[in-house]
Order: sequence, then structure tokens, then C-alpha cells
Amino acid sequence: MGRQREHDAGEARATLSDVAARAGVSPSTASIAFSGQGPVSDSTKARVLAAAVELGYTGPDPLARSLRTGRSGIVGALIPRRIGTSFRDPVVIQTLDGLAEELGGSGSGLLLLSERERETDRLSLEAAPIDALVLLGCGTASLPALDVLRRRGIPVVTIEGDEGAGVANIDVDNRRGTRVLAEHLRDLGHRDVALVTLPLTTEDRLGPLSEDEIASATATIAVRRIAGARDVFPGAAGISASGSTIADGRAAGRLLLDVPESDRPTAIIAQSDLLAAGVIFAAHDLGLAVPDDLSVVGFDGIRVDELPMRLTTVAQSAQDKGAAAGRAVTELLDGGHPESRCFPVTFQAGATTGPPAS
Amino acid sequence: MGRQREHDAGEARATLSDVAARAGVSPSTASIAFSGQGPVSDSTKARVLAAAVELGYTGPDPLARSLRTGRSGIVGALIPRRIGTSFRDPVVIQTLDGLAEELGGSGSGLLLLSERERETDRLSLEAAPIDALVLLGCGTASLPALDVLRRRGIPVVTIEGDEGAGVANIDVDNRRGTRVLAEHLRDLGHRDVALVTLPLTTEDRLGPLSEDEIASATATIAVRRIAGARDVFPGAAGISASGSTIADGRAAGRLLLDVPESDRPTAIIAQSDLLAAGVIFAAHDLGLAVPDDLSVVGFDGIRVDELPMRLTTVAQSAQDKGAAAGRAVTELLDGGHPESRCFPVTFQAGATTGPPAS
DNA sequence: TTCACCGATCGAATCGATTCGATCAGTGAA
DNA sequence: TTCACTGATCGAATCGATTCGATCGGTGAA
Repeated sequence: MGRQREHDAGEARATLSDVAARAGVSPSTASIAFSGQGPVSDSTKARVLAAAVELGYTGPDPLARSLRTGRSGIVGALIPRRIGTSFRDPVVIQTLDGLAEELGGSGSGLLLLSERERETDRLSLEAAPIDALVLLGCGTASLPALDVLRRRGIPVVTIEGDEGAGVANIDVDNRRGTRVLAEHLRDLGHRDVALVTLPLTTEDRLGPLSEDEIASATATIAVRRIAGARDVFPGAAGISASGSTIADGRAAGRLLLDVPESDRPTAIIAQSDLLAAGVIFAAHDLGLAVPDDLSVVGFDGIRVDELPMRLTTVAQSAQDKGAAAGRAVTELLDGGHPESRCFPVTFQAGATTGPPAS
Repeated sequence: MGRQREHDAGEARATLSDVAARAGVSPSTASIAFSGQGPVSDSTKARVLAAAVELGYTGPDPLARSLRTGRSGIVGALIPRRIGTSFRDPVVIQTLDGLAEELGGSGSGLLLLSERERETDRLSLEAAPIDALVLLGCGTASLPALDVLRRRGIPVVTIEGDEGAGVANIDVDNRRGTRVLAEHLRDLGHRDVALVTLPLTTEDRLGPLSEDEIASATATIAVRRIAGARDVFPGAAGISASGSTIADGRAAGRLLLDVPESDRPTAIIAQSDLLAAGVIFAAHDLGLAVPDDLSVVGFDGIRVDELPMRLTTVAQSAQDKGAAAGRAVTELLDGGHPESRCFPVTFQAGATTGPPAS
């Protein structure tokens, strides 16, 4: 009936000591036979392994090993929103992919943690058995748990986080990238430029950009891209989207474009390629031609198959970003002091921008 | 030199015993004060908490707690290929999202493990500190590690895995779903039907379906959907795609369609909506009209924004699937015996199927 | 007044490994 | 023959908590 732990009735799971006893050696020797951390004769090792097989011992318990060594082999990845939302963003995926590949190479696993709903029951940042933490685009300022981690001696690496939080930061030139795009639009003659931004907080809310919200935003990426746009178009306003999908962009675009013509911007700076694609669809929905009636730029440089034309955007390599974060983590775990670095972005001219309609 | 553990010179991190000593209570009482697993007077609790603050103690070490309790609070999710590949598939994402939400509610974290390259250095399935494992569409037959897990008493739940492996299986009616689509095509008059399948193994290879490969496939989903198609069109042949993206579908579609007209199928059963979308693009590339020159069906029922028309497909709820797996895990961890279950799929007529060109 | 009982607290055992220092037996050089 | 050295092995301490059973006052009922 209702037993679940023991496999076969009675018989407790064998431990390393049991195996050692059966092989006629001490636990320490048996440990070495398994881990290879020391010299053992081949015959002893064989004997230990044989004893293990006989007892159905499947190797050292990771939990016990972790306690002794102080390492769990797990790196946490904190994402700003829930999985289903974050993972709809190809840039996040690519970043995680780069990160996981790099970490996998050094034998670490990736534990997914969500910034959202940290307050609930779920495995909290403080109580997670992680050796290090990577923050993906989460503002560090708003993270009280960070202090706890630091005190616990757990290294932290941020990706596009707040510089100066005393942690290694892998950055992308979000501000300059957006500035380049804004300059491109200005040079084409645009003056009425609106923004469609990524969500500013962990709440996914569609609505007009408010200065208060910008000031208290936790999403560093969005804030920097706004700053880059305003370097060229001071005080530029717009819409904060409810996510980074085409659908989110479409909804935001509709809000900006479904207005009297005199109120309509001649160009829109969307903070991601998917948002830009959505804006373009919104324009088409309203019978506006891109780029004749409206210019649109994005950010990221991903392939957007669904668009009939190439997007004007700036490209980054999210994969490299993730890999760099992974290397920084590895270095920190080895006692090194990795430096922050900032990846450049490259302008990609596409077919979604042109001079404003006269 | 080269030390890396101590953070600030000297001062070792405080332990629960230190805190207890400082508060003038025994370690056991201090433990209870933190965990709430027992009666403590308010005054004692306050004293312990105060002592903790004074010593900079940030709560029990998760590693030690895990060893004692035998629980790490982590559930592993084994995905069949590397993150960047798996996560490009919206169904995987939705499933993981449902899983993570459900697990989060019960306080567990999600550790990503990749079936691919298990042989390397990376955190191995056997050595990962997990309380349970969820297999996402991985065949269990080919997983020797499963035996180890069973022996270690770690519960396993499969999603679309092999029934009868003695583990709870959360399934989707892949075979019947595909059969329904195939019948739909047959009823429309199609006789020349080709398949575009998901990858059959962990290798991403584009090429003609081979019976050998089907027989030795590790990807259960692909195999069942093939079976469903062959229930109606026995021996149906086709192409095994290199992934589940639109680009993969396009490449596979080209292989099937860029041939003399007499060799061309009149309908294609793609094993995912994204593959179907790719096939449709391939058809357009070659000047073929859908559904006039070619009928195409998919699987999954996700929204494919990039398609100008609605896809004929069967819909599943990946979110529910993941959540069900999460509940099964929770139940297993509580000593229960969750039952396998199979989610139905629903036929969705779209605009991508019609009678064959006469 | 006595007794059973309950809440609070304590001590000690335990979870299952790793690792440091010591021991012991060979081996090659002096 | 002796000595220093090396490779293999062992014992014991340790990692940092949780938990079981026992103890100790204090309360309410008989």
C-alpha cells in the first residue's frame, strides 16, 4: 500500500559507508574511488564499484555532497516575468541558450527563477540552493534579496542590469543603439516620433508612458532605450506595451495610430523587433503604408519571418551576451574577478523607414 | 592565496548554532523559530530573529536543510534538445509555463536539463539534486538514467512519453489527432499525402523519413503522429524536419514540393503548426497556391500570426498539459499515486485544406 | 492538593557524504 | 642496511541544519 520512499519493502537505500563496508575499505577510500579525488589502486576501485553494483548503490547523494563541498552545481537565472511571458521573447531565449551552453560546459545546471510573484510560496531566491545567480534584465535596485545573496557569498552577474551595483554586468549598448536609430529618423526628416516601449515593471500593462512610471521602472532595458531615443527627441512620448510580442506591438500601435491624422506620429521607435512588427501590422490594419505613411524601427536584429520587408533596426547578439554571462559566472566561481563588458549593436538599414509624408 | 570562499577577510559566516548561542537558546529552538515547525514563544522567536540580524545571519543554509530533510525543492525538466532549439517551439514553452506555474505554487523550482549531450561534463541527471523529474516528450526507453532515478526513489512524470514505463504519463492524443486530420484529407479526396515530421531523435537532421529511423526513434510524439497518419494512409512517406520552426518547415516543404508535378503530393501533414506554416511558405516560394494546388494541415492549434489564413489543424492545450504534469509531481511527492491521463485534441477547420486539383 | 496535560525548550542523534592528517608498506637511492 | 619518499588506505572531524524523545514548569480539572 501507501509507501513511496522505499523501493522494495524494508531495505533502506545503501550509503557510501555500506558500500565501503561491503568492499572492505573505509568510507574515505570508497569516496575517492567514486570521485577520483585522490589515489586509489585499480583493484580497490574495482572492488568498490562491484560492491556498489551489488548493493544497488547509484553514486553519492548529491545533497550530501553539496553540503560538504559547499557547491550545488546549480546556477539560478532570474527572469523578470513568468516563464510563458519571458520565453515568448526570442532575445531572452537566445540569451538563456548562450548561458546554458556555457554553463553546461562547466558542469552547472540552470535553475529558472521568476522575479514575478517572488512573494508567494515558491522557491525563494534566498532559499534556492544556487552557487551563483544571473539576472536577466532585472533592475538590481529593487531586489532586496540581492543583499542576502551577497551576504551568503553567492556571486551575482547581471545582464543589462544596473551598472555600479558592485556586480559584474554584461551589457548591451541599448542607449546608443536607440540613439542611432533616432538619429536615422531625424536625418530622414522626422520630428513627430513616438515610442512603443517594453514593459517598465513586472506588471504587463498597456498604456501611455508616464514619467512616474519611468522613474520607478525596474526594467533597465526599457529605461535605457527610452533615454537613447530622448537623446535625439527630448521628451518623446509613447505607449508602454504589455509585453514583447507582435500582438503586444499591434495593440500599442493601434493606440498610437488610430487617432486623427494631425495627432499621428510620422515615425515610431519600437523597443523590440517584435513590437515593431506589431506596429507595422497595426498600421496596415488602419490602411497606412510603411514606410510611406509611417516609419518604424525596432531593436534586436532577430529574423521576423512574418514581415514582408526587412526591418530597420539595430542588431545585437543575445547568444554571445548569454555566453559572456556564463563565462563571468564560471570565473567568479573560480575566484576570479570578471570585468563588466558592453556589447555593441550594429545598425541595419531595412525597408521600414523613409522620409515623412510631406 | 587563491582562496575564493571567504568573502570578507576572516569572519566566517554565522550558522544557526551561532545565532542560537547568541540568543541564549538551543539550536533546536532556533531552528523552530525560523521554520515554524513547532511551538515557540513569541519572545523567544523575537530574540532569535534579533540575534540573527546582529550576526548577519540570512536564514538556514538550503544545502544543509536539504540534506536533513531529503528534499531540495527542485524539480528537473528534461527537454529533448538544447534550450535554444527546444524553446523555439511555442508548445514546449507553454508546457513549461504551465509546469512552472503549478510547481511554483507548491514551492518548487524548475531545473532545466537537456537530453542532448548528457554524456559530457554537465550536471548529469544522476547527480542533479532534484526531488522529481519531468520528461518533456523524451522517450523513456532510451534513458538508462531512468533506472538510476527509480532506484534513488526519485519520482518521474512523463509528458507524451512511453506508456507502460511504470511512471505517470501526461499524454495528448497525438495519434488520434493526426488520424482525424488524415481522415479529413482523405474525405476531401486526397490520396497522395506526404508527411513532414518533427525530428525523430535528438539529432536535428533534415532528410527523407526512413523506417529504420522511425523504429529507433526517441521522440515519441513524432512516432505517434506518424502512426496516426498511417492509420489512414498506410505507409505514407515524407521528410523528417530538422526542428519545429517555420524555417525548418520551409526547408522540408521545399524538398517535398520542388519536384516534377507528377511526384508532388496533393496534401501534406505537418506535425506542428510552425512546420505547416513553413510548408505553406515553401509552396508559395514555388508558386503553388494553398489550398488550391496543395492542402496543408498542422498540429497544436497555436496562433501563427505570419500566415495570411487560418490553418487546418488540431488544437491541444500545452499549458494544461504542463500544469497536469506539475500536479502529478506534487502528488507523487506527497506520496500519492497520480494516474496517467490523456488530453484530447480538437479539430479546427481552417482555410489551408480543400479538394485536390483535379 | 494532586494529577494529568500541554506548551516551550533542550540534548543528542542524524542526514551522507568529503577531506585532512596520520599510518603503513613498498621502492629506489645512498 | 638505512633513509627518505611516495602511493594507498584509514579514522575522525566536519559541513549546517532538522527532529525525536525527554525534561520542566505552569494550568485546569478532579
